[in-house]
Amino acid sequence: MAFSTDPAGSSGPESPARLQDAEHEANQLVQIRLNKTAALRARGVDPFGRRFERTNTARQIIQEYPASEQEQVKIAGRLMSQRVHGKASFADLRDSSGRIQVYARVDDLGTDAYQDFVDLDVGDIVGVTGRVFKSRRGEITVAATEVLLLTKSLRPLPEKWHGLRDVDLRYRQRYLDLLVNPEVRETFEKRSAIITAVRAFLNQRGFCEVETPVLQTLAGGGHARPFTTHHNALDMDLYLRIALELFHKRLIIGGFDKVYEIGRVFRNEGISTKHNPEFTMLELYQAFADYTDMMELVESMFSTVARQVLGTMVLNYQGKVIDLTPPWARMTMMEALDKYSGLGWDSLPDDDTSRRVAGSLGIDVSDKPTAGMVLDRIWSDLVEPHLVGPVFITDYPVEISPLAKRHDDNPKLTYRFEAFINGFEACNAFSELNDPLDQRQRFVEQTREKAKGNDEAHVFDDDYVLALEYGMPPTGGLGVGIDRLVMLLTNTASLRDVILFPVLRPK
RNA sequence: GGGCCAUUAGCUCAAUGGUAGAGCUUCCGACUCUUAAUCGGGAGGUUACAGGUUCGAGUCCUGUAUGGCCUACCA
Repeated sequence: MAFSTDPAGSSGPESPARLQDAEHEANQLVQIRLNKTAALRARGVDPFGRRFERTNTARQIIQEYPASEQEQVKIAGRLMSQRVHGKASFADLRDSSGRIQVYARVDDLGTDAYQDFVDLDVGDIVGVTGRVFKSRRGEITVAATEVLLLTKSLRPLPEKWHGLRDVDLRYRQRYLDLLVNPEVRETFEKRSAIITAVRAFLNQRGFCEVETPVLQTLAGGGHARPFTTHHNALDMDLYLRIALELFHKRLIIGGFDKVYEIGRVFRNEGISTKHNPEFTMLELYQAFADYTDMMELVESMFSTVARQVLGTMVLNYQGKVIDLTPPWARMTMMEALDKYSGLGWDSLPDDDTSRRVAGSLGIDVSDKPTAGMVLDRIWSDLVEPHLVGPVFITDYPVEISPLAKRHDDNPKLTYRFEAFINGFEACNAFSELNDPLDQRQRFVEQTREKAKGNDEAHVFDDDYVLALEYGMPPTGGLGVGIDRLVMLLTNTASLRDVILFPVLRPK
């Protein structure tokens, strides 16, 4: 094997002595590789090489066969396994496109280069020059004429056919998870494709992608506890955003017709298979539209993205078949409540009555002081589990929708909907409240809620009301949890399967 | 926050309260078409951590750490 020469000689920054510190010293497997690395340096070979110009990826070569037969190729990737047969060897090379077999013979490489090839370790990153052929067993293979070590790997990879199972290690060392569990890579490639498809869909509809502040003096636009941080120069506390909403509507006031943002939001709450403290939210706002336009947009966007990424609008999610083909079913919140719990709007007129009614249904509401919170509990216990196929639930009560426009026919309700898929909320949308007087009053009510013990009630945002006073056109707005959309489209049960580096306690 | 479970070699996993084992990896040797290559021979352990019970603890008890599942929270 021809190695690139090391211009720095053997006095590189990571001399064996330095790497032997700490727990390196204890591990025999690492020590052997450190010794090999030192031996390479002693021969003037750089174990951490330079750029390598590839002509093909593994997948290209295999897809183009038999046209690629006998073709000279240069490929690069990580050595994933080695089968040494005396004076001839096979190895598997993995690059981002897939896996391809490499064949090395002493006759082709010469004695020294062949020995260097045999001395490689699983995990090493190499560049291979060779000729494409099909082995006797029928596998498309590159017969190496030159092998260049590009990066020496000092640690053994996880076991080759069980992969990495320990979930703790999978999240803490996601790079290993990605290397040895191919389906994990596929999930994250799909995530990227989904987000690309969402952007393309919105751009095509004339939406303008915007960026709004992550650091905010008030964490508004949602019901959640924020993370707090501090700005030193201004000597003031700032909050990480919990939603995108209020800044987007300021943009609509400023004359934008259609805006969207796909951004990280932060909520200082529990961690579970459906919750991560930071997650990705899509929000969009469209002037001169209302929530019915948002319904059409959601149906169209979800089904289009599914068709583009998966090739079908019919999903199989955790054993359930879910058909995203528009139009989706529609039901008011009261219709759904009546259908699945037998309760009507009149059953929950005030805080005390609501708590009594819930108690009689056997639902624990000891920590639910208000009628709105009781309704939510009944809703998630009795109704949500039934909402499997995509369904728009409309007309939410005004108390729990402080930024949504009031219903013309019933001032207790709003022009709001959530889409439910497989029992959980896939999006939240409404005709935006653009009456600054009503908005001010809603904030006042939220402040009262807060006083009653709901520490996730909205904060009063005077500056936002000021903006509304200049006039916001009638507007439809929508929020979508991107991570949950990805879960749905990749058939994964845990949010941690769609977030590359989920929050973990330090070990 | 509560309950249950898990933690043993680099990785995947075994081990009635009685000498800590296997496969993969790794090392040495053989082998010029293998693909979980094969064959022979080695090395590799503070059984997560700290205590306790016991003649004797990977195993039983207590606590701690990390993770998983359920539950709660997240309207």
